[in-house]
Amino acid sequence: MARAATTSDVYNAIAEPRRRAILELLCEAERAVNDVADELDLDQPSVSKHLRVLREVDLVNVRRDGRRRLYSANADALRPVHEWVTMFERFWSRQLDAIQTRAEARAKRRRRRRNKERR
Amino acid sequence: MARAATTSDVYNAIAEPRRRAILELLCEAERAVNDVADELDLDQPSVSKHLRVLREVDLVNVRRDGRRRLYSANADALRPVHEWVTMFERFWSRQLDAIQTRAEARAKRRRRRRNKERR
DNA sequence: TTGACACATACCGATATCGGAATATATTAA
DNA sequence: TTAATATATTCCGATATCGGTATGTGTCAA
Repeated sequence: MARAATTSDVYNAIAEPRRRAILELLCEAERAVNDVADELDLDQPSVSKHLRVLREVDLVNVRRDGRRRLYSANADALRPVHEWVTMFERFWSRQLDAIQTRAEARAKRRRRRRNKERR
Repeated sequence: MARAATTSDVYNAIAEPRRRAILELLCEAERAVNDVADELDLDQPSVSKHLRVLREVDLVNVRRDGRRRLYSANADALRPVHEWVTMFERFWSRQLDAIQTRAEARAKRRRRRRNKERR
């Protein structure tokens, strides 16, 4: 056996940087193949092939519009990856941690709110 | 050019399911190579090779202990992946969403707290 | 109907993978 | 020193990738 197919898994599909770039683009708004190619400076066959991989793992949806095909991101398919990576959150080093920072921001907001209510 | 090296990226490194399994194991506690092999039912050379990939992308640390080598996970290296995937959180469908649920739990706690303060 | 446009697919070459088996290296124990 | 243990590395074959180029398919417009 060789390396797993890129289409075997969301993990394998997003291992390719251009496919990640395509996904970032497509979650803003749906786009035609050539628009993606132009915006990312790739050639059309390459984009078509990457989109095929993304479609096979359900990371994008397609819709026909005349002679064009409009692709959009299906962010839901990334949730398993998010969940897997999140398992490790509690093992991250705490200093200058984004979570920590966000938690502090929340606490600050809470304090402010309480002070306001007290006055 | 062919597919990117597995060692070129954390994304490529974690695309392989056995490497993810190894990481899950190593974040609990450091382990020797053969222990990993036993627990995951893999053979030793395979584990050594996977660990080499994980080490090259800084996902694990090694420590010598006599004739053994104790590997441990470096969860921090997963943070870029977490951040990238989290970008898509706001595009997830909202119904039965874990985030939603957690947000609601937070809101409930806040309400309870406020009520307590009011009494 | 023909031509232009948008996109998908097929083919090629170079490359890196992964599993498996064999072997090399390093450390401890006898 | 020698044997045993723990781990790393090397070699092999089969396979799938990715970029590039060429070509196929389908749709609209004149």
